[in-house]
Amino acid sequence: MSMRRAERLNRLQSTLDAGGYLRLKDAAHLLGVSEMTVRRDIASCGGRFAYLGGYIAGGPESAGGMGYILDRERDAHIEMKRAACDAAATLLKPGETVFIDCGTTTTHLASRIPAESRITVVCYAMNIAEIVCRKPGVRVVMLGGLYHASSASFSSPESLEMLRGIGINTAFISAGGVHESLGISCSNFHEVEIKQTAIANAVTKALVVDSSKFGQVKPAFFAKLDSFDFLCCDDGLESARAERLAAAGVHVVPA
Amino acid sequence: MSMRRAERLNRLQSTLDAGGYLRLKDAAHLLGVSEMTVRRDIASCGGRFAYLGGYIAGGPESAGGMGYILDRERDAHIEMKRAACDAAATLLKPGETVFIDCGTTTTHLASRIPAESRITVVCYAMNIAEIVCRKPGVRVVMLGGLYHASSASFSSPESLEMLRGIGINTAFISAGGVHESLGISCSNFHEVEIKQTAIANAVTKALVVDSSKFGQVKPAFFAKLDSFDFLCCDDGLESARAERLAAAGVHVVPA
DNA sequence: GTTGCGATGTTAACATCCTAACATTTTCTG
DNA sequence: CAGAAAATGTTAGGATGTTAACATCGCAAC
Repeated sequence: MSMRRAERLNRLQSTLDAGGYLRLKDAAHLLGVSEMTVRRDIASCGGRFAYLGGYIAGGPESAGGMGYILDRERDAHIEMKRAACDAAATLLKPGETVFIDCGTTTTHLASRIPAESRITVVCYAMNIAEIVCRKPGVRVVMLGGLYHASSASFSSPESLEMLRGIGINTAFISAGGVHESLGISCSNFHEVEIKQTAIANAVTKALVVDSSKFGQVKPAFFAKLDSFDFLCCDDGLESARAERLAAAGVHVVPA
Repeated sequence: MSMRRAERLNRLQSTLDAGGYLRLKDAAHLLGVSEMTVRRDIASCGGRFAYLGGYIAGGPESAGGMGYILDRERDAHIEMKRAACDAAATLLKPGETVFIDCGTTTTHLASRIPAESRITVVCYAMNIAEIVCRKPGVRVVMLGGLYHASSASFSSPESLEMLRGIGINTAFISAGGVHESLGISCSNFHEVEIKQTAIANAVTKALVVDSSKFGQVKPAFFAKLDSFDFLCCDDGLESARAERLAAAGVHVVPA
């Protein structure tokens, strides 16, 4: 690839990274070349840019770099996740402070938060922050630290310290596996302390998972089922299981 | 607007918030309606979605919610900012740890970081994090806290504490105003402590500003010019000014 | 029921985009 | 400087997206 092409691609990238989209002809004008050359540039580095009908957008790996995982999972259980978050959204109340866990499920809950609800959101994942930071009437507290691409989340001792100082009305916790006797688990060990602290600091604790997670086990256990007040789930939950949950004091929120 | 339309828009939004784009026909299939209805849905809530040639993308207000400011500024000094960051990028070295300040200038520097450079980036702004978190070979440390939409950045006492524990090879600091006698200033008071701590913890201190910032003053002063080792700027700097800077011990990096 | 209205689907004309082939310019090399 | 190769520009035709007008459906009020 020639120097000029590489330079053009760099300029394109830094323009697009700043956010938004670019008309093909605007890009051509910006770079001082013809539209055809821009097309060829983009084609030459396949995947670095998303090319949609006359527009150029940033790479397809948006949402904090876990694009691949996200795409795979999207096709899988997206409708169930959305249903689970529909249930969870009924627990949102204006003016309250909520903790939103990381993962691909809770993004649906984040987008359900009304823009003008004066809700305070505490989070520690890029994909959640990207959604809630755009809402003008939502106050956001981000727990920072070292980035973990596997879940697009951050962790650090100082963040835990910060979280301990925050009063939470409702903690919305996600999980990779829910096992009735073994407990609730996730894939990443660094999430354990954060989830546990959020649960400890919250008045109301809500588990947000789709029904495919039941019976599953992931490497990092972080809580038992009876730690939660509510289970927000799609309607795929077996009735026998729902009854055992109710007996354990976990209220199943209808989707 | 009907209930069904509102519901469709919600489903669209939560699908798109998760990241990426949607083909119009995929969206139509997902929602179980015709393409034309999807078009009408999107048109009915103008601005909530970006509609580009056959694809649907999330709202135009990307980049941490400061879309408006960003767009205004983009037209203004984007080429100068890019040039300033070209200069700054020459100071990047593989394996090192860098601090990247918030603002619309430093995004260009962030996108210049090679994906496989094994660089560690310390940042505290959404628009910077969105860029660097996508690069697999870049380690990211995010300083969290309360979100400030004006600069898409976070601040908190705990983050300052975290920053104090991080050794920085090069701190890339941006500014809203650079005045030779009064000093260097920015628009947001919460940034002051972070910038000062980053400067204090860095071996090399680089000021990254375009030449339009010279002579300007913003409400929050945070440093003097001679605190910096390098000035990364576009080539619009008057030679008399450059000479005075050199005399003060600030090396002007050629763009 | 049926009448009316809004929502949705369908079609066709139109505009735009995309691709490939070829023409031109630039760059590199001997 | 000549020649070749790469890069870029131009054009044209097919593919795709867009819009407007009209047809149909579903629901609610009378």
